[in-house]
Amino acid sequence: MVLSFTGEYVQKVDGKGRMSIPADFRRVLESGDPNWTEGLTPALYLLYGDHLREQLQVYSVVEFDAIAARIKAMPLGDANRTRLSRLILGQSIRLEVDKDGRIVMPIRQRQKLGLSEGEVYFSGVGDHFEIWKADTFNASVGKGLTDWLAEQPDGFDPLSLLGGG
Amino acid sequence: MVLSFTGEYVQKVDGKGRMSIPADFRRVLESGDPNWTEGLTPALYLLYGDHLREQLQVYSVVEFDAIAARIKAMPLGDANRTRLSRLILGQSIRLEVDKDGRIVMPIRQRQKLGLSEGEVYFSGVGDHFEIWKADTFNASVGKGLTDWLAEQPDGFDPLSLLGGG
DNA sequence: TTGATTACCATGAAATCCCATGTCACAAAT
DNA sequence: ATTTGTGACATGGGATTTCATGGTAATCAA
Repeated sequence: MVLSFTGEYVQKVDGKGRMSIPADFRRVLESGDPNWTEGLTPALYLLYGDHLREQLQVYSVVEFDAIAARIKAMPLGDANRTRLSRLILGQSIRLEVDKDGRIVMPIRQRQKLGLSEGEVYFSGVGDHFEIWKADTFNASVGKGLTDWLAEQPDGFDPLSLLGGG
Repeated sequence: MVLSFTGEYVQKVDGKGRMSIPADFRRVLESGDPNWTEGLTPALYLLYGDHLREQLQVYSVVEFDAIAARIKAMPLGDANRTRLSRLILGQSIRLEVDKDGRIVMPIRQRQKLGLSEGEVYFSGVGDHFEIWKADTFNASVGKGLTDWLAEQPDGFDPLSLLGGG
């Protein structure tokens, strides 16, 4: 069974771009890295494509490989395959979690988030998780969700939005 | 374990045509060179066939050999085999990364990119990577992608374009 | 010889490694 | 029930190494 990313966490980033990956997320990354065994540290893929505005996304190795395989399965020359290649393969990097449970986010990606030193917000989204600059998340997304909820009728259950069945 | 090329990098080219291969790409080239061992420098294949307009492509040794083998497996006299031979085998060169992590791109290939001195853009595409003159990439491909993204609905996720499963 | 190509140092910035500290949560012991 | 360990976790600091890049000397070829 494939574990999934759930929950939210706030961690610090230091001047070197180091940030601890929440322990729960590490467990998921470990389970999603075919090369991982007890005592080792897992790898992950950090996506920063232009379609991602103020966030970055992290996928486990198996999840990323699955996506890469599906891109590769598309017809060569297909415009969408090319776009996906550029956005997903061209704009992602493989990182190793270090033995202290941290990653070092390269400077380019830090800049994309407008991150220097401070706090980052991690949010689990099932097959991947998102990384935000904490300030940005609070100002845009957090606020938007709160406002939206306020507009819903009393006793509203978001699960009612589930499609299918 | 087969590493793959991901991510994008901008590097400088000097008047001699020297350019650093991004360290991450070097790791992939090393893992894809059967002759490589710690302390040595890997080889690579640079493709510049006429089918490539404003870019060049780089394959690791194993990947290139695999392609070459598939060409050789085609029937002799097959028109497509001949075409592929000319474009892939005929229009490619083997280069060695030097001990400073650079290659010297021959003048012919530099000219094909319209490159003198300046910046090159590297983009990982899984089993190979592309080399562009940075200006060219930004003006054509980068712009095209940005425009396309702007046309997509809010919250659009490119992964929705994935075919298959 | 002369222009071009290759090999060899030099340097600043960035990334990596190794070790140290404080804080919890949970378990064992008194 | 309170104390005492034990270990995982988050975070910080310093030393070391790698990277990207530029310059110069050596080598080669015509």
